[in-house]
Amino acid sequence: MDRHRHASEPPLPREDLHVTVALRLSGGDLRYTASRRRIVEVLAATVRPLTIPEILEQSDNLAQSSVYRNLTELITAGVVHRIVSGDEYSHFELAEDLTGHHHHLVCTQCGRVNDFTLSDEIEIALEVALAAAAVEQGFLAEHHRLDLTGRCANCVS
Amino acid sequence: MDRHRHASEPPLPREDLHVTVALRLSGGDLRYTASRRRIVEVLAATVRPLTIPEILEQSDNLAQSSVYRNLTELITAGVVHRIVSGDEYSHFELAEDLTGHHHHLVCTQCGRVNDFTLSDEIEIALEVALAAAAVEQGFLAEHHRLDLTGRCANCVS
DNA sequence: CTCAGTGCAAAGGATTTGCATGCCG
DNA sequence: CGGCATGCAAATCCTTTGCACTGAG
Repeated sequence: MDRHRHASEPPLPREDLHVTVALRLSGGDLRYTASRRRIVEVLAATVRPLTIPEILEQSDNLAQSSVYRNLTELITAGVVHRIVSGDEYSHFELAEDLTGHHHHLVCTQCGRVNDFTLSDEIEIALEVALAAAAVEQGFLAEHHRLDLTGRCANCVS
Repeated sequence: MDRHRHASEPPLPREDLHVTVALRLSGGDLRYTASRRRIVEVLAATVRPLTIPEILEQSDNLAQSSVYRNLTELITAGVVHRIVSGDEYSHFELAEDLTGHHHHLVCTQCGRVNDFTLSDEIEIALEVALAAAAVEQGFLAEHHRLDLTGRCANCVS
């Protein structure tokens, strides 16, 4: 529960983003190749977590396996976060400390995932309560994830 | 966000459980067979969500495909809830209105899932905040899910 | 008799992996 | 040159499905 940035904090400026990513990758003997840069740019340019097919659409000439592999590396390096919400494709987004802390609206009908934020008061109260619950069970908390499931504006029609 | 039971509410007594399950199944022309009863009893007897292999271990002579199929029916009938947390097996538990509202500690190392609850004050503040966020995006909220990811007492060792 | 439920085996589908090649440092 | 990165195809593995059979009403 460190590295958390709150809703009111601004996201990292674009130019700094690539420097940060490069740094985190180099820490694990990984290169910031054109493919990886492309994936990071696609993720940085969207307002919602994307699936592999969506990422592939916007990354010409990238093999599916390379995208999977690169996302795995980026996740290990702490740059990308994976969201699994059901049977369909996983969704991927930049790590919260790069974009700001937020939560997800998961549509149970079309699978789409959108972001939303809560006020700092609620977030802080929540963190306190969660920390207490974790300690009580000897659990070493890393992240919390708070999602709302239901139907998105499109699917409610 | 109806049918929610708060942490302080007691779970449904065992005898009522089966009546409730039978009722919900019959609403969809489904029978409360011995296999389904067995699955419900296994889920009712544990304090944490179980995977298919775990359920199979405790349900002699049940075919894997039957357990998958029955869980699907039970989910449709609103009796069971499915938790997908990663690449491994999904975890299954009784629906919250049968057991009480709670959250999950998900171990990123061994995949195990444990339950925990928050105080009613936090829960209510959260529901209010979430409802506001949902309305703002035209999202029709059904459930919220609040998980803590990290490493469980066993894996911290 | 009818039709839901079951077991077994095969199919499905997102994700991973093996291997040969390409390319940055 | 050495080793990471890539593309292609094949393999994995959880989950679903087809099909024939059983059993409750």
